[in-house]
Amino acid sequence: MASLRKTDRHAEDETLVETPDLEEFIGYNLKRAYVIVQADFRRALGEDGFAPRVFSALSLVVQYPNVTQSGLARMLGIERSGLVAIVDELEGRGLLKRTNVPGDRRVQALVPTDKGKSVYGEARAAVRAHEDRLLANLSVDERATLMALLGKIRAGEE
Amino acid sequence: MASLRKTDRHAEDETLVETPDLEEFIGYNLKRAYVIVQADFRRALGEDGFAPRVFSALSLVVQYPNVTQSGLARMLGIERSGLVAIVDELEGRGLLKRTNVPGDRRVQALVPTDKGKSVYGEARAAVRAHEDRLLANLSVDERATLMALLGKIRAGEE
DNA sequence: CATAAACTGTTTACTAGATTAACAATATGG
DNA sequence: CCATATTGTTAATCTAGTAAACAGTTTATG
Repeated sequence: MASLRKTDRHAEDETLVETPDLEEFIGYNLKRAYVIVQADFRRALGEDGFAPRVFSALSLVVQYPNVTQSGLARMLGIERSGLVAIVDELEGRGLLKRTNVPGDRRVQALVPTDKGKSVYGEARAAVRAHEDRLLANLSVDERATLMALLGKIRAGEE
Repeated sequence: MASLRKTDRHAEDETLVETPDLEEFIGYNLKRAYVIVQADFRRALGEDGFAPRVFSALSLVVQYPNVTQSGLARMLGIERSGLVAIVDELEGRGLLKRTNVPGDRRVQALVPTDKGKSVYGEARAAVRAHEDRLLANLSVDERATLMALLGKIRAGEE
């Protein structure tokens, strides 16, 4: 941790507090953990790899072909205006196509290309490798428990 | 969840995937959970309440009086340039003071004012109430387990 | 049928959070 | 003393995200 390599001339006070308030809060711990995971994700996927949200979008398009942008935004929990740039990037890379739907001329269904499917497969493997490496000190059970508890938080949303 | 109240004319595909890849990833679940908790934090603390990061900074200043800005930035895991605005806000609200340190004219130690200490006490109570309400469907044990698992992720950082 | 309401994708403007690089002032270690 | 490092700060930049408006289209209702 970064705070150990310092001169610590002001360490007098820092020993007075046994365990700081902040550590009691789920929100704080959640954020700190998320920052670490997200930074490692980007490191692992490299300079011109996917940003987390772009990876997520591609994942859903591959698994739900013909999803609309509105539907995808809903699944991702973001505004559809924010999704436009993500879909632009994926389409620009040739990983999906906007196609028009016979019955409804408003929507454009998102369809993964063959390249999109294979690139997604590789990216998914890279993400799995990143998480396996980063979370090596968690057992399989612990990972499952963590997932379940995070799911409980997510389930509380209306 | 938001996707249920829709017309669902495109639901054909959505039933094909048992459990989407994304749900397997810690990073994705972490992010979704964090967004929920953070949004509720802001809702709970109100329009002119603290942003999460400002609350965190105040918490540490109250518990580690005379901490320097560099030290505080290190504890929060952010750059010291990014801390300036946070300290400006807290000082502007009269919750802390920048004071100069006898031995070192570069640093300015951060000292909470009396108002800062009492306001922090109230804010902490509000944050605790927000988490207790939001996480009501987690038992005390589950909260402790979640905290421990998040701690394990944080511990893996170098 | 006509018309009001709602939905889709999009652009634009804006905000928050954060990083990097530079800087002057100051301190520390050969 | 001189090189190196640290502190707080500003300025420029980047990313992620929201909100509001819009034209085109569809659906619902009187």
